[in-house]
Order: sequence, then C-alpha cells, then structure tokens
Amino acid sequence: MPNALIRRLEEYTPLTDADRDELARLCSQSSHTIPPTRDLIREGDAPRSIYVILDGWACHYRSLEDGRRQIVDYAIPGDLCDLNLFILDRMDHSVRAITRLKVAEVGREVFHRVITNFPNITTALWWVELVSKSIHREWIVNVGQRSARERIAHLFCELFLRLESVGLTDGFSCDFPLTQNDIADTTGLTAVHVNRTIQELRRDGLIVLERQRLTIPDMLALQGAGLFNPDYLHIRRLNRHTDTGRDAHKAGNEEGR
Amino acid sequence: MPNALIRRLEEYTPLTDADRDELARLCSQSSHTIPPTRDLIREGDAPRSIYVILDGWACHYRSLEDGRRQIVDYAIPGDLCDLNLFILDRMDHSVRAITRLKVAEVGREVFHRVITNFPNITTALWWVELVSKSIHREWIVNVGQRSARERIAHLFCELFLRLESVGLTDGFSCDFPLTQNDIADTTGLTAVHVNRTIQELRRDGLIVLERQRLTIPDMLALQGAGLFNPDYLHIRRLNRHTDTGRDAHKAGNEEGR
DNA sequence: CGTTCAGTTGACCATGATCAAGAGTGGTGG
DNA sequence: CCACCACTCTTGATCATGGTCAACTGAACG
Repeated sequence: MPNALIRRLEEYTPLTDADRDELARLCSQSSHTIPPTRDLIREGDAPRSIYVILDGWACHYRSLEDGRRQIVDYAIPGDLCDLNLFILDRMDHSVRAITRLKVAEVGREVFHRVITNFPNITTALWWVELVSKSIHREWIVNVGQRSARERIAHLFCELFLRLESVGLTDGFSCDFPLTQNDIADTTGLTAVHVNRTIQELRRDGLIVLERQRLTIPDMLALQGAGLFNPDYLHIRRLNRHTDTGRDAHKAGNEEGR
Repeated sequence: MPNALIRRLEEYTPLTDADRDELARLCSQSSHTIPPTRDLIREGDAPRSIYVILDGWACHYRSLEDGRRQIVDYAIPGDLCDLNLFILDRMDHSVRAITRLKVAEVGREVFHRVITNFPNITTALWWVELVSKSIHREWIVNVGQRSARERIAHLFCELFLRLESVGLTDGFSCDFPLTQNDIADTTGLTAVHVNRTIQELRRDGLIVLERQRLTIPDMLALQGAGLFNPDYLHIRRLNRHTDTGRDAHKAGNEEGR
C-alpha cells in the first residue's frame, strides 16, 4: 500500500520524486509500535520528536483537574503529532493510542534538514497544519451549536471523509474503532446519551455500526442530519457522493477550485 | 504606545532592531479603519491579504445554514487574520469587527518578502499560529465540558490575560466591548442564560462589568470558578496574580520555564 | 423623541445528565 | 479449558441545566 503520509501531503501540493523518496525514507527509518490506550505524548512534556501515524488511530485530548476529559482531535494514518516541537516548549495536550499504532518518529535534526531542503514538503506541512486548525474550528461549532444527533452525525461524516482522503475506506464502509465513551468525550455528551442517539441514527437507516465497522448507506442523508459541509476539510477531490452544501448548484465548474 | 504586533511577537522570540523596524514599517504602510459589525473577511472568499489588528476587537465566526452562529476566536491588537492566505484557497470562516477597528493590510508579495528575509519574524509567526491553535483546543474543552458558569468565567480569564500580554490592561481592569449576545455565541449558550450567569458572577464578587469595562478583583478566584489554567496560552511572563494551576506549588522556580 | 438594541426578568419546557442495574463480549490466568 | 474480570453496550427512572417565549426597562443616537 502507498505511504499514507505521501498520500496525505499530495492532497495539497504536487511532490517531486525526490520529495516522495525523502518522505518514504523518513517513515521507514525509525518506526515503533504502540499498544492501545498508551499515551504517545503527555501534556506538560517537553516535545522531543514528531510522530507520523502510519497505521491505526490516536486521539488528542485535554483533561480537567476533576477528571473530565475532552478529545480535541483524532489522528489517523498520514497525520502528524505534533509540530509544536520546534516552537512551543511544553505540550499543552496529550495524545493517546486508540488502536495498536504504527508510528514513525522523526527527530529534531532530521526534521529540520527536511524543511530546509524540501520546500514542497514544507508547504504541504503548513497546509496540513492549517487544515487541522480549521477542523478545530469546526469542532467548536459542533459542540457549541449542534444537537446531540447533529454532533454525532457530523463526527461520522468527518471521520469517514478523512479516512477516504487517505484511501482507508472501502465503498461506503470504514474501520471505526471508537467506543461510545470516546464519542461521548468527543462530543461533550454522556456515554448513555451517545448510546441512545446512535440507536436513533441506526433506526433511521443513516448508519450501520457493528464490530468496529461503520457503513454509511446514504452519505448525503447523514450529512443533512449533521448539518455537515465538507468545505472546512479542504479536501481537493471530493467523491461525487459528497455534498458541498452551498456550492451544490455550481457542481458543473468544480474543477475550477 | 508601542506597536502591539511587535509586543506580541517579542513575547515569543527575541527580535533584532531590523526585525522591529520591518514590523513597524509593515504596520504603518497600509492601514484602514473599519466600522463595527462590518465583515473584514467572509467565508468563501479567496484570501487576498493578511490583516494585522492594530486597535479594536474582532471576532472569527462560522455560521450554520439555519442562522446559528458560533464565534471561534477573538482577534485583539497584535493578532493576525489570517495565515490561510498562502496556503488555503478559500476562507472557511468569517472575521467581523466588534469595535471600530484599525488594521494594517499586508499583501501577498510584501508578506512573502518578509518571511524570506526575516527568519526571526517567521519563527514568531509560527509561534503565534500554534498558540492560536492551542486556544482553539481550549475552546473545544470549554464548550464541551464546562458548565455555563465555568465557560463564562473561563472566557473572562482568557481575554484578560491576552489583553494583558499586549499591554492593554490597567491594573485589574480592561476594556470589554462584547455584548451578552457575543458571549452567548462564543460559549454555546443563550443570551438569556448568559445574562443570569453573569449576574451570578457579579453577585459572587468575581467580576465587575459595566459600561464596556471589565474588572477582575481576584484573578485567582475567577480562575478557580472557570477551571482556568493559563498554560495553553503559552505566555512567557505571567504576572504574579495568575495561577498556573498544577504548577502552583513550584512557583519558586518559575524562572526556569 | 421615537427607534433600536442591550440588558433584565418571569414562567414554563426539553434536551441531555445522572444513577443504577444488567447483558454481552473478549481477554487472562489458574 | 474454563472461570472470572473488565469493559462496552444497553435500558429504565428521575433530575437539572440551560433553552424558549414573551414582555419590559433603560441607554444611545439620529
């Protein structure tokens, strides 16, 4: 299978063969396997390395003193944790493996060499960073404005499209290793309420979710239920089954973007 | 008064005289005044310029089709809107003036010249960008996990410290031009509930808020009420009256950070 | 001086939280 | 191989935080 990082970056910027070779080397040279629930990065740590997710899912989360926990992002293959490395002196959040994880560790010097010698890669990393910030904004909207049903539908849409953009979907289905508890900590709801809401989505035929596998029979319907508009993901080539919301009427000149 | 942008960037990286001169020139060369409630940047626009806020407040927000609105960040003097310029092709959110605004407009070419010739400035801009992302994460936690009282107390703490870091506070007080409606759209609450909650905070002596002026008589108490920990702001030299939460016991070696 | 907008108050309601208990499932060690 | 444990999912009953609707006050401003 093609390297998820390369696939991800090419979403945004054309890469040369030399760029691709460099990325492939980077990902193969120091890779680790991390068991589920292990923290990859801990809040308060001084950042040491950047990790590239090669396989599996992780979550970025922040904890409150009283035990409440909020997941603030997911990391799937092709994602990076965390560019803080070169700038901030302390991690302000933690990153935890959800599934077994394969990651490549990229040290400070290596990374520095790459960004000085490979401008395309640097541009693409900026891009990834800004998209990730845009996703954060959307999550604020999600927990701030949407109902339970909308929040959960929205989360399913986002994760499906992100997986699709790195080639990890299979038709209308994808792996989905999150527990209802994870979803609760993501959406700011309780696990009990997540349970009831998911049952409702199932009853309405919007999702099939069993044994860690998610199927979305009608993406447009689910997007409608979640008030989901994929623009914020800044994915270049969306599949046809995806609605761009306000731009739906001008689908004819989609290549102009 | 010293330029807020310079003050802001020096928070993070030492600048040379040449750096400062360049920044001063940048801010003086093309400045505009924008009236309250005017959109500075609109969702869907192709980004053209970067704006530096020189004076006044603005908000970043996203709207849903059905009219709901979520403010996802504030921009105060020293802040930038928006580095998307060089990377993403469409704005995924809007920026609106809250007060009368003085901004400097920096075009693509000028900006490009600066980041190629002034590495310290480039580093500082990265820093600002990552801090802003960290603020987004904290806002997700805020709306996802905290009660109404905690959310509003947290917002007051954050804005006060951000203003303080660019020299816009006066003792325990600062300007505070937000309406209760703005606060509602920020915290995911209704204006009615914000009103009642603010009255509660007033009754408890945690804040004084009148005629667009906020006073925080006891910062530590307000931080307690908001479960506020300033680490995520990555401010270098916090004033003494500010609690760092979990690090409070080792205040003695604060200079080691 | 009337209009508009921010702030305030009251009555009632609904979404989602809490508490508690039980069923299904997978992993582990004796 | 089986018993046990831990975890995830599920369901029911009750509760509370915050939402909705409506009306009114006061200040700002042309």
